[in-house]
Amino acid sequence: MTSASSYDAPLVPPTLADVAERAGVSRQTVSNAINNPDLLRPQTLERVQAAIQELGYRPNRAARHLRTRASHLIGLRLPPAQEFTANAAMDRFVHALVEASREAGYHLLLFSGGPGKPETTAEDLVRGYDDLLRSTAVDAFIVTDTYLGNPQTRWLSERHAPFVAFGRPWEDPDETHPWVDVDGAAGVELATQHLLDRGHERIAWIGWAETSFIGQDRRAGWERAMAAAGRPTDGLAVRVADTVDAGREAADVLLDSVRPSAIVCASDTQAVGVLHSLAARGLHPGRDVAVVGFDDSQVAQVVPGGLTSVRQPLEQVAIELVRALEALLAREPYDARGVLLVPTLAVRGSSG
Amino acid sequence: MTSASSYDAPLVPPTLADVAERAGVSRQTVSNAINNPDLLRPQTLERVQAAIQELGYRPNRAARHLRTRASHLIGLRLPPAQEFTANAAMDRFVHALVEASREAGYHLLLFSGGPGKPETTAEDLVRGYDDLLRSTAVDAFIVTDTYLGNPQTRWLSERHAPFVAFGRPWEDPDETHPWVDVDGAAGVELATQHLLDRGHERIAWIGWAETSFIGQDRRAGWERAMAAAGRPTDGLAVRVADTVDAGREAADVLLDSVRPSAIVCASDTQAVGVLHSLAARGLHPGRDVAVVGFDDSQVAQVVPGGLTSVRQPLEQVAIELVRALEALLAREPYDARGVLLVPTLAVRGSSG
DNA sequence: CGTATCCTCGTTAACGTTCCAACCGCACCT
DNA sequence: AGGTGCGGTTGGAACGTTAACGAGGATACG
Repeated sequence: MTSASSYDAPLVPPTLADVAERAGVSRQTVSNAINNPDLLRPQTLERVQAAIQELGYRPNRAARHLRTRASHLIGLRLPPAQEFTANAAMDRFVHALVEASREAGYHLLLFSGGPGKPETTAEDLVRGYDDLLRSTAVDAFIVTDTYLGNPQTRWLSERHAPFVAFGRPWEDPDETHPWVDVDGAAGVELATQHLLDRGHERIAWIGWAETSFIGQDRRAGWERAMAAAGRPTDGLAVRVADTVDAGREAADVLLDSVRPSAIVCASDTQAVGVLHSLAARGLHPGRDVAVVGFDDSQVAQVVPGGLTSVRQPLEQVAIELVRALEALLAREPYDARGVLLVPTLAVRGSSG
Repeated sequence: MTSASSYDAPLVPPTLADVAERAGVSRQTVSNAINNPDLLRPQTLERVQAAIQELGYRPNRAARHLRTRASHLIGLRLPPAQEFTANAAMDRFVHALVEASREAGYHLLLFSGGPGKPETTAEDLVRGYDDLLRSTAVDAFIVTDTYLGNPQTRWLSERHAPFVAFGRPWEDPDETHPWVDVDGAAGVELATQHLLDRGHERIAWIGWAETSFIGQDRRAGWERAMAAAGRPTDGLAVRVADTVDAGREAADVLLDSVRPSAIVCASDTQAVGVLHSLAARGLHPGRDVAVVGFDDSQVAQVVPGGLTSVRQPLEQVAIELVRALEALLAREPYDARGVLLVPTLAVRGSSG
C-alpha cells in the first residue's frame, strides 16, 4: 500500500485492452464493437457492450485521432470583438454551432488570430489557421468573416484545407468551396413588404457604404420591394457608417427633407440611432414613424416598445454548415456549393 | 505520375522524422530541440531549427497528446442561451478566455450540456464533462455557472478532475478548488459612492430574489456605501425578477412612493426597465433620476445618453483563471485558493 | 598516452487506437 | 474426403511523438 492517495491524482480511464480482457475477447473485437458493431455476433457484441458499460469506457481521443487522422474538432476563429451587432450575432451563432456540431459528433475549437491588436497583418490573420492545420489539431474550419476581403478563404483554398464559409464568396464568384449564407436582400424585402402592407408609402433606407457587398445586398431587397409596389425611391436612401450616431444623423436628414413614414436600416445599430433621432423630436416609433433594424440583437428586444428587426436563422445556418462539413470530410459529392437561407422578421412595436 | 492530383487532397504535414532527416540528426534530437533546446549544442540547434523552418514543421498534436497525456485543450461548457445580460457577458468572457488561453499555449474546446432542452437533469448536466474526461479530450475545465446550486463543481471535485471556477463556491465554503470571482459588492459600492459623490441622498436599490447569492452580494455593496455615508435605506430596496418588465414595475413603485433621486440595479436588464419607466413619465435619466446598471452590456452603451454600469473585469478574470489552471496542472502549490477582482464603473449619461 | 568526466546525440520502447492480413471453425458443395 | 467460401475473430504493425536510458566523442587531467 502506497501513500499515493494523498495526492488526489485524477482517475486513469480504462483502455481498450481493459475492456477486451474483461469481455474475454481481443482488442480488435472491442474496437469493432464500437466502430462496426454489425461485424460481431450478437452474443459477443452484447458481452463487449456490457464490459464497456461496466468500466465506463470511452475511446481515447488522442489515440483515435493519431490513428484515424481525424480529430473530430472544428476550428472557429473568433473575430476580434468590435461592433456590438457583430458580437450579438456571433454569440448566438457560436451557440448554434456548438449544438449542431455536437449532434454530428464534433466539438468546437476556438482560436483567435494574431496578438489581438487591431493592426493585424494578413500573415497574422492566417497564422492561427496555419498552426492548427500543420499540427493537425482540427479536421476543418468554419470561416465567418468573408466580407472584408479577407485572405482566409483564398489561403485555405490554395492550401487544400477543408473549410466551409458562413458568407458568400462575394469577391470571388468562382471560388469552389462550400458556403452557407443568409439572403439579406430577401430579409430586407420582407421588412419592406411588411411596412408596405401596413400602408406605408414613403419608406426610406439607411444603409452602409457602397463598398460593402452585404450592404448592397440588403439594400437591393428594399429596392426590389419598392419597385414591385411601384413606389419611387428617389432621395429615400442614405449611405452612412454602421454606428449609432451615423444612424441618428441620417435619420435627422431624412426627417428634415423627404419626411418618410418608415425607415428600414441595414443594422440594429443604425436603427437605434434612428430611435434616438425620433425620441429627440418627440416622435413615437411605430406610431409616428416605423423603424426596422437588422440582426434582431439584444438591443432590439429591450428597447421601449421593441424594435422590429430582421432575424437571421443562425440555428439553420449552423446546421447547414455542419452538414456541408460532414459531406466535405466524407468526400461525398456535395451537390450544392452554396446554401442561401431566408431570414424571418421579428415584429415588434417600432413598426406599428 | 498518378491522377491523384485531381482530388485536391489536403497536404500531408511533415513529421519529426522528416525534420530529422533534413537536419541530419535523429528524431529525438529534433524533439529535444523543441522541448529542451538547452540540451543541444547551439550549432546543432540552429541546424534543426532551420530544418523546422524550411519544412514548416509543427508537432502533431495527437501524437504529442497521446504520449504526454496533455491535450493542451481547456473545456468550457457553454450554458444554454437565456437571458440577454448573461449572454452579453458570456461573449466578452469567451473572447477574453480564448485570448488568455492562447498566451498560455492552450485552446478552448466548447461543448454544451444535454440536449439543449431546458428540462436538463443533473445527470445530463455532467454528461458533457464526463465524456470529455473519459476520452481524455481536455486537460481541465473552466466552470462558469456555479451559482444555481449546480452539481458540476461537486461532481468534478469528487472525480479529482482538474478545474477552475469562475464564481465563488457560495454554498460550499469548504470546497477546495481554485476559483476566480468578481467582487459584486465592491462594484455596487463603487456605483453607490459615485452617486453619493454627485450629491444624491435617496438612492434606491432594485435587486434580485433573496435566494440569489450573487444578488445578495451586490446588494451588500449598496448597503455598505449607504451606511458609510449615514443614509437611511428604509423602503429604498426592492427585490424582483431579473427582467426588463420587473425592473420597470419596480421603478414605478419606487417613483410613486419614496421618490428616490437615483436607482442602482443588480443588472442592466433591470436598469433598462427603469429607463422605460422614466421615459413613460417624461423624466430624463441622469437629469431627473440617476440610473446605474450592472454588467456594462451592449445595451448600456447604445441607450440614448448611455447607461452608467458596473463593468466586470472579464479580461482579468480570464487571465487569473488560466493562471490558476496552469498552476493546477503543473501541480504547483497554488497559494491563493480564490481570487477576487474588483469591477470598474463605466460612467455614462444616466448618472448625470 | 590512458582514463575519467561531461555533454551531445541516438536507440528502444512505449502511449491507445485502428488497419491489414491471416487465421479458425464451420457449413456447404463437388 | 477434401476443397471452397464465409462470417467471426485474432495478432502484428503502424500512426507521430516523447521518456528513459545508453553509446559515443570531445575535453581535461594525471
